[in-house]
Amino acid sequence: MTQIPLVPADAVGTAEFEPCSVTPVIDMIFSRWTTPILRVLSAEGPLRFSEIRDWLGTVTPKVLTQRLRQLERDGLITREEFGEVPPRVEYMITDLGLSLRPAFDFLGSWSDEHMPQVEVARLAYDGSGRPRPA
Amino acid sequence: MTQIPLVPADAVGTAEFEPCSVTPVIDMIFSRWTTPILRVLSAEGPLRFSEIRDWLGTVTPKVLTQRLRQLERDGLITREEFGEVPPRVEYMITDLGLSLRPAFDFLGSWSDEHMPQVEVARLAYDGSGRPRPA
DNA sequence: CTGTATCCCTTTTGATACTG
DNA sequence: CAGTATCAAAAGGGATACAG
Repeated sequence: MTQIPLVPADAVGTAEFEPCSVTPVIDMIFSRWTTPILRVLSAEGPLRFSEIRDWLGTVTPKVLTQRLRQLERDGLITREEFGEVPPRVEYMITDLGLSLRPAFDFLGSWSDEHMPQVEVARLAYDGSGRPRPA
Repeated sequence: MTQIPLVPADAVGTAEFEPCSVTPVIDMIFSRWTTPILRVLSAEGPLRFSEIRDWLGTVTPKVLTQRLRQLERDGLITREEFGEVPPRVEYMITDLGLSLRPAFDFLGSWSDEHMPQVEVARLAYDGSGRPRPA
C-alpha cells in the first residue's frame, strides 16, 4: 500500500495536523438533499421551487425550504422572486456553488468505480463473524 | 440516508440524468467523525484505538467504535488485533480508503479558498431581513 | 405556486459507568 | 488498553394541514 503523508515527515505527530479542517464544509454541503439540489441546479439551470421538488421526488416542502434557505445564506445559490400571480420564484446556482462541482464529480466517479468493491467488503465482513456496527 | 433519485418520477428512462450515485458514498464517508478518522489514518499510518481517540479529541469510545466498525465493514480501514496483554489493536487505512483522499484534499483546499466567502455571504444574508433557516 | 406551522417519530450523538 | 452497556438528550426529518 502506498502511504501518502499529509504533512512533512518531521511534522508527523507534532500537532500540526488538523483532522477537522474539512468539517465545516462537510456540514454545509453534505446534509440531506443539499447535494442533489446543487447538482440539479448545476445541470438544469435556474429552476422553480416546484421543479426542484419534482426532481428530488420525495422531499417535503418544509425540508426543501430549509435546505434552499441554507444554501442561499451560504451564497451557493440565489433566489429570485418575480412579482407575478401566481407567484414565481427561481433558484440558481452561483459561481461559488459551481466551484464545488469537482467534488461532486469526483464522488460520482468514485462511486461508479469503487462502490462494487465496498459491497464486496460488506458481504465479506457480514460473513466473517465480526460484530455488526450499531 | 437512502438513495435519492435525480430523475423526475414521470421521466424515468427518458431523462439524461442518472440516479444520484453520490448519495451512498456521502452516507458512507461523511457521517460524523468518519472523515477525520480516514484523514488521520491516511496521514499518520496505523494507529491504536486510543491514539485515534486522542487525535480526535472529544469523541466518546462508543461512537468511535461504531465508526471504526462501519469503516472496517466498508473496506476503508483494517483492524489488526495483536494477542498481547495489555491488548493492542491497530487500525490502518486500506488502498480503497486511500483512494478517497483526493476528495478530502479538494474539500480542504476549497475550505481554505472559499469559506471566507461563505462567511461574507452569511453576514450579508443575516443583515438582509431574509428569514433565518430553521 | 410557494411556501408556513404543527406535531411527532426516528436516528444520531453524547455521558457515564463498567468489563475482559 | 480496548472496548460494552445503558440511559438520556438532541437533532434531523417526515406527514399533514393550511396560508398568502
